[in-house]
Amino acid sequence: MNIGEIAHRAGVSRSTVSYALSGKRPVSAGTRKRIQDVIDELGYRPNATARALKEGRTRTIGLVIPPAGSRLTHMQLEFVGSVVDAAARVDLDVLLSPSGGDHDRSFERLVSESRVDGVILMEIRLQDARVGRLHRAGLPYVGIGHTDDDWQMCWIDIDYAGLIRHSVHHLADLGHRHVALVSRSPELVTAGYGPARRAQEGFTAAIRERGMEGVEVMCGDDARSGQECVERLLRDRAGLTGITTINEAALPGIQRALADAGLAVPSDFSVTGVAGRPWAEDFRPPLTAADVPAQDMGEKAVSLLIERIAAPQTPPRHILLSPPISLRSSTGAARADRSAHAAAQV
Amino acid sequence: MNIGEIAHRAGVSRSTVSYALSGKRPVSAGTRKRIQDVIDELGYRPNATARALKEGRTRTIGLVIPPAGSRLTHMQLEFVGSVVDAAARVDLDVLLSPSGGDHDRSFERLVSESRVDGVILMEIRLQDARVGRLHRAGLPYVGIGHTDDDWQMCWIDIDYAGLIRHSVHHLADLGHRHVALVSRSPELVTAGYGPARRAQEGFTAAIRERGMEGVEVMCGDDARSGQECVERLLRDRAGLTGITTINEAALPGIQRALADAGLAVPSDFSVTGVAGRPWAEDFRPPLTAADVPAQDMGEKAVSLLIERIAAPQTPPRHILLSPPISLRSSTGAARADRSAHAAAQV
DNA sequence: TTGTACGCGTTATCAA
DNA sequence: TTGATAACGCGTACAA
Repeated sequence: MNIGEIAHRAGVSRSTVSYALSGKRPVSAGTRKRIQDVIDELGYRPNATARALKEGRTRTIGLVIPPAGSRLTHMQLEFVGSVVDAAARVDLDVLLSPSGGDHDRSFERLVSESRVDGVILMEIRLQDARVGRLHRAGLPYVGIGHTDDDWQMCWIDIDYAGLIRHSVHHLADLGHRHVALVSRSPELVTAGYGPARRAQEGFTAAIRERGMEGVEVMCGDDARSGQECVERLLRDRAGLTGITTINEAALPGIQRALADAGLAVPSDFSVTGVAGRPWAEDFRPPLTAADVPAQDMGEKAVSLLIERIAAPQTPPRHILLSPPISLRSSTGAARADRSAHAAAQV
Repeated sequence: MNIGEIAHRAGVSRSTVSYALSGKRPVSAGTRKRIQDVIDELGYRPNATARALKEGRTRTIGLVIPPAGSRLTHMQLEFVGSVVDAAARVDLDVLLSPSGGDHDRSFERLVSESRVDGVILMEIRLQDARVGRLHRAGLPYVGIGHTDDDWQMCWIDIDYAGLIRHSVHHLADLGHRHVALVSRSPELVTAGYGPARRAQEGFTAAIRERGMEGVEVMCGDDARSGQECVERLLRDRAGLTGITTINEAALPGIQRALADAGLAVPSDFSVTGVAGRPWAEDFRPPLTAADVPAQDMGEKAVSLLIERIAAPQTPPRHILLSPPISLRSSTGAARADRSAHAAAQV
């Protein structure tokens, strides 16, 4: 079913059908009705491919996600969902590309075959070849996270440094003197994953500012790793009384390790950090944390990208989100004798 | 950058460039090299849109996911990931459409504008208008789950009825006489969500076969709902000693409710069901459950769809997966005096 | 072995 | 108010 067929049946030319649909030039009421009747009867819809070829745009955006091999965190998934929803709201389709590296075939298709009008790039690393690739291709893009150097690029990120710094200050105010930062997986951290690095910066800054003792550990993005990680921390660090983390997927494990050690939160031990709201609320007791606004980020990323597609030459905008820290119940005054108490439990 | 530009710079005709790329007719070594050099220099890749228009196929498949408003379960997300990965492996792109209903604009675009060569439809309900829509559009599709009248369509599903029936028999063998089925959310169940309905069938069948007492409850797809749901069950059903569930997202809540009630698993209370492996393994103690092979399903769905696209007229195939039940540690002999024991704890 | 010419479905432009 | 025609970029039958 194509526009020629419609034109034929309505007894008009193809251009008239096209104009009746687009309204870009007046069509007499009678003609329009005849055309509309045929269209309704046959259920005609213009072919997206032909239209894309003619218009030079696909009405599709690309979303580059980490390959599924490394399981996505809840927050990332929520982000994907919100991007797809936000795009659907403005009649844009979303093409998914699972690619971490630069030489990924699916990524290459995206950038060099004009399959999409723009790209949202997730999980950007501090040095990220994909950014250069997109830049050279002249394809509009928006990064979730940002590279080290680039003020050239348009991005949206969370102020992990500020939030973690803030959370450590919060612990310090409660009398904690020895705290740990539970970061993301070794793979990500060594790959130069921005949030991990910036969380680190914020952590060391706060530790220095308050003259505290601090330890940073990397931790896989899953409950098991979280558990092992905290077990190790508790064993090695007798004076430790608090944890701040950006690893939401590890939270259930952190919880279990503390419970197994007989430590009550927050009376014996405090936990805080940056996490998606569902994770924070599922913690027991509910986690005092900065709620990652994944929904919001998805929407903002889409509108930023649309802006960029419309005006590729305008100076890039950056959005650094600093969500408020929701004071729930997982932090409390430090307990000097954490280890003694725990030992007594056993 | 188009094929004409390449041809021009290489001093040949456009068709020669095209043939040099496709290999569909011999091109002399010298010419080929000249062409290749230009292509390499300019980084040329054929425009996907033009190619799609000419070839009549887009090399893209559509994946219809539930709208993000209702958060996706872990298993669904794993499925999305595996579909995208499997598709990428055979150089297919995946277009995401978040749509539950029939009149969704994004869904309509997918089926009526020829944006995709085929569709994978997630979370099918027993009566699902989308299936009819796809059928009428003549677009190849594969369902994850199946409708009531399922002969016409191609689908992959998990044998929830059989697995739940099996799990109840397992509990019966351990001496349980009074068990509950924790199903999915009221919304899904009333919408006629297949897995929920079939789990119900399997449950009632087994209950009848073993002359047990059984209760079915619907439960939201999140930890909180799971907790409330089990709290209610424990309060209302003094004799209850076991739960089987298809609601993996509720597992953490089930766990907490049991812990709060002072019930140890499996000595005081047994839990089993169907769940994604990560959920089962994160349960404490690890859950005896049928491991939903989400990865496998994604791959199978993609290859089934490819098959269908290649030969749309062949009789539809159905794949009913019945993953083995992994015996872990969450089920044990029934304890006659569950309520007495729990009371003693308090 | 290479070049010419056409068509895919739509829309802008020009002509009537 | 409408119709005819060209063009988007590619693939391929056909001619040379």
